Amino acid sequence: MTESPLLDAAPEPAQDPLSKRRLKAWIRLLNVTRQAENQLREYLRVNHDTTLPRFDVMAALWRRRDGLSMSDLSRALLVSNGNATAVVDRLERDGLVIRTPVANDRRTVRATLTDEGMRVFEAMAAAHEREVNGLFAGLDAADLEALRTILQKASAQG
Amino acid sequence: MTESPLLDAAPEPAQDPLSKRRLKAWIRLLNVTRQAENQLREYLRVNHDTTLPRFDVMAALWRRRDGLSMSDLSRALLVSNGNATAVVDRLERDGLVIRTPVANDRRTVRATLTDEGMRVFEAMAAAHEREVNGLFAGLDAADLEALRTILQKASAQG
DNA sequence: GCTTAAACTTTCAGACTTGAAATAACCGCG
DNA sequence: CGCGGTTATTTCAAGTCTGAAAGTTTAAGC
Repeated sequence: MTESPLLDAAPEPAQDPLSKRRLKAWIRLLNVTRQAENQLREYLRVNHDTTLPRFDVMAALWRRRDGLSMSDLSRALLVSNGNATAVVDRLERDGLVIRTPVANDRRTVRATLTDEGMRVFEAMAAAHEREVNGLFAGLDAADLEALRTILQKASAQG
Repeated sequence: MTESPLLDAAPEPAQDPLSKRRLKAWIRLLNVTRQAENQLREYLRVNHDTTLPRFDVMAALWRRRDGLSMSDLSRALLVSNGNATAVVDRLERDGLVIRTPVANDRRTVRATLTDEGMRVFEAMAAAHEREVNGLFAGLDAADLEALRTILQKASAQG
């Protein structure tokens, strides 16, 4: 395990006695997430010749078979509009995604998986789930429930 | 809160009954992390005219006043060597970091914060901690301790 | 000494990402 | 109808990031 990089980084007044511990928790959260992301990225690259952002977009579109607008897509993935445009551009060039105009609103386009995109994603999804399952094999049902609660409390602040 | 994009994405045999729940937990973890990263990025951009990767590098170097080799730096931040080179290049151009050769090993360079880099980082660090503290204000001491344990168990697999 | 493997850094192409600006289309209201 | 504000998407410059390749230096074995 690597060291936390940005700790003890403030000669602060320590108004909140939990402040330092929250900072430590954030750093740990970030490290665990990055480590898992790196493993999944490696897995997708070696076994499916694709990338994490492509997988994420395809997963979002798979989930909603009727498609998503570009804005809804970028909101779902927590990335910028420009980013969604770029990734979908490449997926569309590769025949995995298609943009179609939307009736009644000529501003909007709907991105959907093509049949091939569907096949390709479904071929990856089960293996991806196994990979994630392996990464977090150390967590039992109680851990998962506790984590769920904690993450919910954490994101409640926004 | 946005929807989980890649759920139910496998018509799998469900060998491990926890598999789906681990996948859900991973998606939630990713969403919380990205949301917090986006907020911190925004904060650093607006209030300190800098970026998350720059902050991360400076934090790592601040923590080790004697500096880090480029390899150690990239390992600490969980990024590639090429990435570390690029970010340090820009920080060095801006006078916040300096590379110095290492005695006895002419392959290695040591990256350290300059005096100005030190000042600039310390000016950001306290505010950054307050920002993180605010983001996770919903977590009390027990939550933080539970989270610590869970993340430790999760990263034990690696 | 010589040769081979390993470690360290940089370079490079291509992909990803942001934030701002530019277009275009919708909507409410006077 | 026309105006002004909002929403949707793309474009763009600059930065971030990866993985592979290249170059340099060190270490280890013979």
